[in-house]
Amino acid sequence: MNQTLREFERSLPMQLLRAREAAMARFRPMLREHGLTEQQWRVIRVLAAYPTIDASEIAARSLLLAPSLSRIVQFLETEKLVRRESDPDDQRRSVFSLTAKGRRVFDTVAPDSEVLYDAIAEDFGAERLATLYSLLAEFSNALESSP
Amino acid sequence: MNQTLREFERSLPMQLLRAREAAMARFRPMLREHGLTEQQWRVIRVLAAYPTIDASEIAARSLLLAPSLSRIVQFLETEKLVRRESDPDDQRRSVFSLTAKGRRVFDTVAPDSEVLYDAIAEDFGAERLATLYSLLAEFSNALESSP
DNA sequence: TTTAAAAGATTAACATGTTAAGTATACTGC
DNA sequence: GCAGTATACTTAACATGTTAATCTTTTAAA
Repeated sequence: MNQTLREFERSLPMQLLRAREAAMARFRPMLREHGLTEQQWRVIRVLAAYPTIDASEIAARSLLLAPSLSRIVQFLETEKLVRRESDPDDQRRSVFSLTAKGRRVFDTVAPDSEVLYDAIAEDFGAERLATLYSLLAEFSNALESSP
Repeated sequence: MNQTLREFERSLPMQLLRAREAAMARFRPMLREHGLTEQQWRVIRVLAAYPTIDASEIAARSLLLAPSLSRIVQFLETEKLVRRESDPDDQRRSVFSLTAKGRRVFDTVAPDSEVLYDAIAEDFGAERLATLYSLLAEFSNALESSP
């Protein structure tokens, strides 16, 4: 193994990917049992936090690009988990909200999610987890503010 | 905004995603100018570090699942950046290597990649970057060792 | 040594990621 | 009040992510 690869495997984007994969590997099987993808669950979590919210806001908060979000909300509408209404003040926008069924899904999945998150905190240490979280936030802020 | 969402936006998987996106947003335009996707470039970087390497090793080192890797190497073969040979000791395996053209692509793109990586180190601080890198590695190790 | 199980890779099917293009509505300046 | 531009999606096209199924080759076991 030469220096080139050592550099590569030490690259931060690769470590970020590896860390995220290590975490998500625990969540995906649980979500799958509930019939949800990771991204669908991200959208549901955002919707659960707002009475109504428009597509741009959902996209920003769930870290999804507009085209992906567009497909996902269409799917969630067909599953009757999400309701779409047009914004009377701006005909370009739709505003979305969870249906009662969508709320029940959230209430069902959220506790399972909490359990897994707590297990991660235990395996890695709650304090180090908080440190890592802070460093990541600072990293994102630093890079986003100097494009 | 209620407590639910605050919890969500503070979740580590979301911060990992945000951080990775902040980093990759700088690399993707450069790679696109070279006609490469992020994943194709990951494969080329791994191949550049080995005279020959089999598919499982490439997948593990580039953090790609086997089906994705399978498609990517097929594409790289049609572009004549990668050469495939069968492993005489195990007919199930193929071993791969960069062609001269593939090596030239690597030699062309690698310096551009270095420049962007150095800029990130400057924007965030080389020391904090090293700290973040170490924490991420420990995090991944902790989670991967206790499934 | 024949057969069952395991391993390596590929294919299939569908969801998402990414960029570009398209559509409708809103805004802005003149 | 109207042409021009910007905004908020949506669609299109292709690459990748994810799980399951398949196919071939090896390995293990009887």
